[in-house]
Amino acid sequence: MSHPEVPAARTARQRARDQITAEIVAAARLRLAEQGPAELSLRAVARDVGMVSSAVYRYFASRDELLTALLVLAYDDLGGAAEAADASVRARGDVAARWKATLRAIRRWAIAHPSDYALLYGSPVPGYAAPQTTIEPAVRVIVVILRIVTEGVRVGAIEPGDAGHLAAAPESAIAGAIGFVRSRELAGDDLPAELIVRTLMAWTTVFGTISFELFGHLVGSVSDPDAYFDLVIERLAREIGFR
Amino acid sequence: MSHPEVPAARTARQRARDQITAEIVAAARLRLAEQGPAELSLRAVARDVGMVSSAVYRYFASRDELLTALLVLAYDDLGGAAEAADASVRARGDVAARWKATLRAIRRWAIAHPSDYALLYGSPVPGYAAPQTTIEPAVRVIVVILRIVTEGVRVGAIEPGDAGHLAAAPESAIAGAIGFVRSRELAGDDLPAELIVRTLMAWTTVFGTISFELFGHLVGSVSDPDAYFDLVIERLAREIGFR
DNA sequence: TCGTTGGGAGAGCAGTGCTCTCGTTTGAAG
DNA sequence: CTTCAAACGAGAGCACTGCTCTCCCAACGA
Repeated sequence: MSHPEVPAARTARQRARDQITAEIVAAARLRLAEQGPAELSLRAVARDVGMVSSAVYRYFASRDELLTALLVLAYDDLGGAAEAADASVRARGDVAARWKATLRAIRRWAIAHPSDYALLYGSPVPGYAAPQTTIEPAVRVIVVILRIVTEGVRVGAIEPGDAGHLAAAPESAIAGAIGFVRSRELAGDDLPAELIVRTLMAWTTVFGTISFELFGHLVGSVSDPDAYFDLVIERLAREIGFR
Repeated sequence: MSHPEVPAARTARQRARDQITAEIVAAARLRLAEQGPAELSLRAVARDVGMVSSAVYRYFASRDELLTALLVLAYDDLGGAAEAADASVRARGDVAARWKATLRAIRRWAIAHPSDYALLYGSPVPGYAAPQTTIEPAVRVIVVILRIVTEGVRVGAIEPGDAGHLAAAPESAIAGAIGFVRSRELAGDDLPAELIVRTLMAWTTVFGTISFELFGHLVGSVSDPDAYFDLVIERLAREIGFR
């Protein structure tokens, strides 16, 4: 009966370590919510969890590593919010509604978590390169958007060919600018290059609009940010080819 | 003959003060070029100009005030670059060429001065509100863009009405989202609201594209950033109505 | 039971923004 | 020309930061 029995999973020490790691991350997340990424102090979060600063270094090799953990968490949170918004209206079968709901959810998340948004999409800390492990959660949100467009084409909600006066560029011209490997991998083979470009541009515009709003570059020019954002995503939908 | 004589302008002390102020700003600018705004250390720039840190406080009340000075300088630099690019092709009378040259110059400036760009358009420092004196140099670049569009309408290079399938939205809908006072003030009365929105969106997309490129969010998706940027501004021109 | 390992605590280093005091220099008014 | 206040540079000091190193104890495996 001395079977070690895997069920207890990892050893007690390991479990304690995981729990304390989670505590530190949670405390850091709290601090990040009311300060900026640059102001996040490892010593302060150490105090919050009742440890001395040097003890935290048993769990995170540096402040940047702690920031990376928060980065992944934030990407996942945003990706989850986008996916949830998409899923909530998917049943209605209205692809345009999915487009609007998802983009609105992204903006809502950004407004609700400005520090996290700045961490993800603001100026990067010089000398800090996000490790490979962050790119997978990072692409979740754009994948949601690409999937909606792909679905739109599939069910005929998007007319890729005649989206207005914008003649579809020849594949060769686009191939010169877009990295097909990655794009295909994310978007799937059934999305024409033309639509990949349009979606990428639309996502860029959405990001720019949210950033301008959050970083205060629209004050004075835009009186009603909600209405303006709706106006923007409506136009983006038309430019992509939503009918 | 004891006329104080204004020509010597300010007193010697004042002139020395101005010169030292300029020295400090120049040193800070140098440091900012190879570090980020968050890393800019007032003590370090004090050492660079051969002063002790407390002496710098005679010239700038805080580190943020020094950053504000750099902010204004950077805005002016960018605005000047945009105006110069516009002026360099204005003689040709080709409004579309002015559009492309100006936006390309903006991107070139951003790539050449990434830290300045991050200072202007990256995540703002929490708790730091840019004072009123910064908004005037800040609008220079968008004014250049708006002026090109206005010119385009005037000479008939832009067809505002039928810019593709995008039916011009009713003024009322746009008026709900855009702050007309400021927009009119910047754009002039002769630019229809529809075009103001399109230009604002285009500028947002340009900003988003440059930010994505500079902040590393396009790696993997875009293989040739130069070609991609050209592709983007070409499409934006068409969406605005350039023929 | 013994020896290894993990992890907490503390001191310490080098750096930061910012304040205060203390002389000295400067410039203008009497 | 003298006087006196304002301007200014230097230094010490405070509270804070990220990070390292050492010490020491508790938990764990053999």
